Amino acid sequence: MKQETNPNYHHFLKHISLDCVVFGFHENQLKVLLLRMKKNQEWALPGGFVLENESMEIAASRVLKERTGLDHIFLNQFHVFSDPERSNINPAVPDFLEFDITFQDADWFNQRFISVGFYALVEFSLVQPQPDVLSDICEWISLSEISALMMDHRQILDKALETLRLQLVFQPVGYNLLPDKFTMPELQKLYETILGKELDRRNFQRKILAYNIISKLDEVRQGVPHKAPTLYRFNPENYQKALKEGLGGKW
Amino acid sequence: MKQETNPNYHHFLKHISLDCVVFGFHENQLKVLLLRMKKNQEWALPGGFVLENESMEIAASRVLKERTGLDHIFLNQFHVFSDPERSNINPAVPDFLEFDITFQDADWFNQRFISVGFYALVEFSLVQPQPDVLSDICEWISLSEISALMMDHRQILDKALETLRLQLVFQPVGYNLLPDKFTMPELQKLYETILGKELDRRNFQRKILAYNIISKLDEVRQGVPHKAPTLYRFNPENYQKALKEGLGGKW
DNA sequence: TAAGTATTGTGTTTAATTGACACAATGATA
DNA sequence: TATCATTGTGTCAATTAAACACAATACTTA
Repeated sequence: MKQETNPNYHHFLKHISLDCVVFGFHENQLKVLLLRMKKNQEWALPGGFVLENESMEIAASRVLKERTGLDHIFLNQFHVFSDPERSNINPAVPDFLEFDITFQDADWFNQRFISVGFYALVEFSLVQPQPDVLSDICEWISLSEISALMMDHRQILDKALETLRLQLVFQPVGYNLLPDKFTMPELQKLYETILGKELDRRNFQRKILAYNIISKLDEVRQGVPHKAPTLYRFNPENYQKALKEGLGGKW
Repeated sequence: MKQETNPNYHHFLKHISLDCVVFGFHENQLKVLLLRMKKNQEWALPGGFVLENESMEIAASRVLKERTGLDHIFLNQFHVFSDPERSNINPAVPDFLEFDITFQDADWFNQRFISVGFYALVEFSLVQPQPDVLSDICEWISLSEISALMMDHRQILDKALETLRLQLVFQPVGYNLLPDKFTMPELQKLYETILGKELDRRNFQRKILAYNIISKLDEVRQGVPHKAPTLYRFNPENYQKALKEGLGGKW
């Protein structure tokens, strides 16, 4: 039965969708969770719709729970994408009938959607990528290896990255992207990757330590070439405080 | 005929609305454009709905054109308000039948709306406030004099102000809020009002001038008590450049 | 097993920015 | 003509950021 594999779209609010840019960090690379669509092999951001009694935030959490298996993901809305032509930006018009989608579902997908963009920061290793009904693959792709995306999803991704860069200036980042214990070079690489530029190792360390959001541990990373770097851990109280109050914003 | 005074709501996208926080600056006070609803005398932000072939931004411009008479207003979306209970936050349930709204229109207003918040910065003296069909008054209210607002509009206003404060740190503000020519104390007062704190006159001047976004004129303000202050004007090229590239954001 | 090497840990020195403050110049008012 | 609030133009000290140097560590390899 189709009804068991596909959602009942008439429970969702019309015209409204959401798309998520899920960032992870692995092997010194910033990665994004993408789906490959069955229809035309195009890559797309994970997205979804809003139930009648859900907020956008709850809807986004639900979608991400389905795609990653994770609860309580760090999530921020960053922009609304509402160009009436946004679904026509990349030419391929989906022919949903080729797959297990009913005629009525095709009507649902052919309406105009105003999409709220969310970005999420997650710990790479905790995610178990799951495709949705429209996709055959769900996996992490390195930022540098992403080429074309479905519809306006490339714009959505670029805007998410831009937002993340601005956030970095006055909010701490990393608690949600790194494992519990991490080294200073790893944290620095994360910052460099998000900002897209190199930072001075010694000045970086001084600045990060001054924020008081991480604590040095009595442990070093084992089994690495050359000198073993010390492990650090985020200080949850100070991190949360910094999230709320910001980091040095002037004026 | 009702059809001539009221919009045809079935041309709008369901479930989607927008609300605008219009900021103006007058007599050294930050002001917000508000409407008083006919129904219950509650004050509300100017808002509206989205036509089938409009982007959110175009819809917001259209709404603001109707409320202010102005085109090309500086507009930024800042947040989506989607709590399913947002229309029930202030108790008063509107009884639209008392006014010139048809039964069908009441259905329209009773649906759940997800609202995109925009803030606008406009030059106070250019605005000609116009009420809409649901309101009897449209006027500027000083930020300090605003008490309760309809539904979740107070939250929307607070979030807009918070966003504006953050913007101020890495983007210039003022071009859209001040008249063509202005004095340094006027610009400073604007910054102080937005930030909600006092700034040192001399340090403020040094910092603003360093941004190279304003030019000193060979003119002073006439007819003021005490020493006449020099007039300045924004430098459009450098201002636009600063808007795009940001002001000192560190890292 | 000892020298080589890449990487980490911990600085210093210099320049730029910010914060706190002082005083003369102006021009209406008394 | 003296007064006074306000503007214009600084200075100085403290803080912050940028550039740079060198020793310590631990794996590599000869």
